[in-house]
Amino acid sequence: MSQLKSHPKPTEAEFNILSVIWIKKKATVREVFDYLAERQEIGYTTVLKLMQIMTDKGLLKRDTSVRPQVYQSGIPQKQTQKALLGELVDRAFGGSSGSMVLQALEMKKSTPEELQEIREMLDKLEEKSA
Amino acid sequence: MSQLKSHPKPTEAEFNILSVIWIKKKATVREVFDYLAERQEIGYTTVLKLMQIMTDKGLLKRDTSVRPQVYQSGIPQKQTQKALLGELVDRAFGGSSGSMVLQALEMKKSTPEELQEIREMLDKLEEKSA
DNA sequence: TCCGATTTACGAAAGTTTTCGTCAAACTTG
DNA sequence: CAAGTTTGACGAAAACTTTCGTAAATCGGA
Repeated sequence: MSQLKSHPKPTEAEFNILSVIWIKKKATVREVFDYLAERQEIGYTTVLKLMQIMTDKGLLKRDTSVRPQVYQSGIPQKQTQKALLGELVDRAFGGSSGSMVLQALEMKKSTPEELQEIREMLDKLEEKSA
Repeated sequence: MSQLKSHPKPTEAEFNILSVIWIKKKATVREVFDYLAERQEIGYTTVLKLMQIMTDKGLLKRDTSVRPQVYQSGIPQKQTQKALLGELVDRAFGGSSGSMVLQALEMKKSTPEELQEIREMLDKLEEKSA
């Protein structure tokens, strides 16, 4: 039933569900369905089935002691972010995270607080290489 | 034969090939195959078939006037970078490009030149919001 | 406790992606 | 130009992802 080995990469549809779970922290199938159904054509049992599969794979965890069952992420968001980001940098940006960052910055606006944080991160990085 | 509409998102395997093409600018099937075969199990005809499919989709362009045929990218790398990055930000980082940038910076080292560029980009961004 | 509504399990169909065998075409070398 | 090698086209099998119908289990209210 439940798979223990290190988690496989989520597929497209699985990733959609995962992102909802990350936003909501915990959710029932219906909650995930309602969220997704607003932006795409999808059936309730489809979401359910996907979430069951994901539970088997370890991508989600589920509390069966309550009705309806409540799901949450089975993998740390940070770890997934790292993996996916690393992959994207390697394949779409030829391994240059700097050029990716530039692209990201000019693409979407960040909050002033985030910009400040980024500055601090830059300081730290330049210290090290100095 | 060749599809004209705006290009579909490349699949996993297609993306692998595209990333080789981006690195090499131009390549024959054999060159792409040699590159990929070093890091994954894959057959020559598999690569060939994928590249033919990608050509149909418009993801690659091919020069049939020479032997062996030479392929190059059919889509601007920048446009693809944007699309994939935007998607990743939305789904894995809840839309916060700032937090993604932070993650990227602490993950892989950038060159001092890139760090400087990033600083300049930050300056420009803060000017605007000031 | 019974009924209707919601949730869950199961299994399989439909759709896509990926892989590969086979053969034909083009090229190379002697 | 003939034999052998590399490349390209084609079709279909295999693997995987996504969707959904159906029926069983659970819940909540009359």
